[in-house]
Amino acid sequence: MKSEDIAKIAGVSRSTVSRVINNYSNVPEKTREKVMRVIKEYNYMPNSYARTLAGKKNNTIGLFFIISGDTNTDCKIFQNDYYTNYLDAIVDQANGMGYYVLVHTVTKNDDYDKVNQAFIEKRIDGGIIIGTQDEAVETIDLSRINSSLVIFDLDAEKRKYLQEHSKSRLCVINTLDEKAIKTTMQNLYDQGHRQIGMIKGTDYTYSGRMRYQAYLEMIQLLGLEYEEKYVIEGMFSPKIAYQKVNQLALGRTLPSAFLAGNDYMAIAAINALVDNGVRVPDDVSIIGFDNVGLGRQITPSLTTFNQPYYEIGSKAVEILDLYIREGEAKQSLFEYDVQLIKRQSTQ
Amino acid sequence: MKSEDIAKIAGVSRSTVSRVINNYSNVPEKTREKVMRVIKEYNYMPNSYARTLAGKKNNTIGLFFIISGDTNTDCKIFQNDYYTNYLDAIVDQANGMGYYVLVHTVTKNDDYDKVNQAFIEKRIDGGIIIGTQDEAVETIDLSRINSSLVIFDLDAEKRKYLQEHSKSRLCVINTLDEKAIKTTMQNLYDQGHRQIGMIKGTDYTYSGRMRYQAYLEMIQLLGLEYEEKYVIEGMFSPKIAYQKVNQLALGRTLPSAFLAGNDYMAIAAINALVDNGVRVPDDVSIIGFDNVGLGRQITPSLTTFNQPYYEIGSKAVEILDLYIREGEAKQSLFEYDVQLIKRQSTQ
DNA sequence: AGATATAATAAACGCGTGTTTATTATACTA
DNA sequence: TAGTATAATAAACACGCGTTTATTATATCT
Repeated sequence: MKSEDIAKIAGVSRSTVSRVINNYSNVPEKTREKVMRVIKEYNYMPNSYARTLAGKKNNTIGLFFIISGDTNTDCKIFQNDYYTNYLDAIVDQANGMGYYVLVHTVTKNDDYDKVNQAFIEKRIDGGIIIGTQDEAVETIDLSRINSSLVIFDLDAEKRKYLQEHSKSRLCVINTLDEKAIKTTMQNLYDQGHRQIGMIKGTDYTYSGRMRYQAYLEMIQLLGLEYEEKYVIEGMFSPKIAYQKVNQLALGRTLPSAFLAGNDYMAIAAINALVDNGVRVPDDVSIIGFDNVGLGRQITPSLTTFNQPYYEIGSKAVEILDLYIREGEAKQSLFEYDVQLIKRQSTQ
Repeated sequence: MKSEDIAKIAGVSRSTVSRVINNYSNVPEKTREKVMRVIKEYNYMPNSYARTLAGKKNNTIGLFFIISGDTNTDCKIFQNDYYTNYLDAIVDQANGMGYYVLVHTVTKNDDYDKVNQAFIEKRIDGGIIIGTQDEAVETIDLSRINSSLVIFDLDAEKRKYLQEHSKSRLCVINTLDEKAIKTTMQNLYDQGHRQIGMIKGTDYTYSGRMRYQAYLEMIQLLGLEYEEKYVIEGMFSPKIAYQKVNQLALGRTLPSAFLAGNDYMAIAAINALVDNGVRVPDDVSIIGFDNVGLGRQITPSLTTFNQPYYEIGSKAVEILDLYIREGEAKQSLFEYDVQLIKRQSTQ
């Protein structure tokens, strides 16, 4: 069933049908009703492909999850609440606004080309990139893409670079982790903590860098001594975090508190400590990041920072929608506060 | 950049470019190389929309998650491991085979039309339906769709109906829950359990019905008495399950074991029991279904049935791929065993 | 070398729709 | 009522590609 059939049945020309569908003004109410009735009766839907080819948007956005090879060897990306929280929010909002959502995972270096491909071959109206890594910015060839893009977690330098070197409408959404970490470390200090360690994420994500940077700065600001052995390269990998914290715990020299780059590493750390007879939080306090569901369920439950997932996710879609419909970027940077959720892993 | 540009640069006609791209035989190696070089140099990709309009497949499959209104009031579908396990497997496999994945959630009754829409408007090559509810089969208008479809969890009657009334190539994948439940109840019986309760899922999903049916049959077969108060209508909702188990626990009359329609209800039941001072598994054993990640982390950890998620998920994509490429259905029903994972919530 | 078979390529059409331009029907003015 | 302005609709072209058919260049045979 195509528009020509509808036209024939309704006794009008194809272009009249098209004008009805696209809500043109110059078609009298009577004709419009007649055509609509036939469309309804035959359940006609315009072919999205012909439509797009003829210059219309295709109401499809791409959702790209970038995953560091370190954190994930078994392709179980969506077992990570960080990603699924955003997935929930974005799919919900996008579907609600009439967008199709094309989900892609980027696990290998080769996969980056899939992002380009989706834009060029699939002509998606816009894209959202989650879990941004530095190499992504270099590998995804934005110069070829003329579209709309929302990128999570990108530092100022890269953001500027992209905005200058890309034809796309570009928006970055960041969380203000730095502020949160600094406040929290001040609190820890006030409570008497003098040896605060950090279980780091990777250096090639803005989140990883920023969270560590904030930690470093605060160590200095508080006049604490930087202890290399208390800075653990967890690489966002719970497995690695467990091993290294376990190793440290065997040596019996531990800080009185650990900040972690994300919750899964924090949970691994708790496990490693408990397995070594260290009490949490009595001996060591642990603070995670991201507020994954598991942190609420374990014992002791995990103190962590919550991101406003739904707010950010739906905002991303709204921005994209604006870019797509209006064609112009109003604001290119949004920042959201994260919120400390106090639970049992800290006193 | 379109194929005409490539043709001009390479000094050939557009149809020659097309033949190179689509691997036609009647083009000499020299010409092919020349054209390929230009394509590579300019990073040309054919417009998928024009391609599809001209009759080609579009390498896109739809992934539809149907969620009962009862289980999920806050649209956090992807916090449920059952869904994300399949999501992981399917996205991984599909991307690996060169398919785009269109993710849709069906939470309201209205949403069913999105499934039709994706097939008709978006011309997706095939679809996978997860979390099938009875009404889905009636609401999704398969008679209008001529495509390829893999449906999870559908009873024989509905399967036959669909296969007879649909032009689509259709495949159903089921798990053999019945067998697993019966074996397990036999084991419980052998261990001395005489009062076995069930926390039911909804009646309008095959999984829900089948699991309950198996329970009923086994109660009879073992010569046990059917106790209505031990059959709890949990509706796949942890919240409801908690409330009802809590209520029952207050009355101090409990079975010695509970089967649950899924893990989240089982976990809720454990919480309700523990909150009432009932010991798990000493006083009451609990067995869940689906092997979600959380069940491994809680105390006591949850005995449950694991589904071969990755195997099933990738199988679904492979079947779809076969349907799409070959156009013919070889086998229309696949069944997979589920496996009991014994943990602490049973003795 | 001329005729014919065949390999290589180009031109033409169709896919279903949006949109621009051309045509026809209606209303209005003088 | 003839003439013009305007509202309503139809015809034509474009979108970028696959494919079928027509054309040209090359090779083979007698």
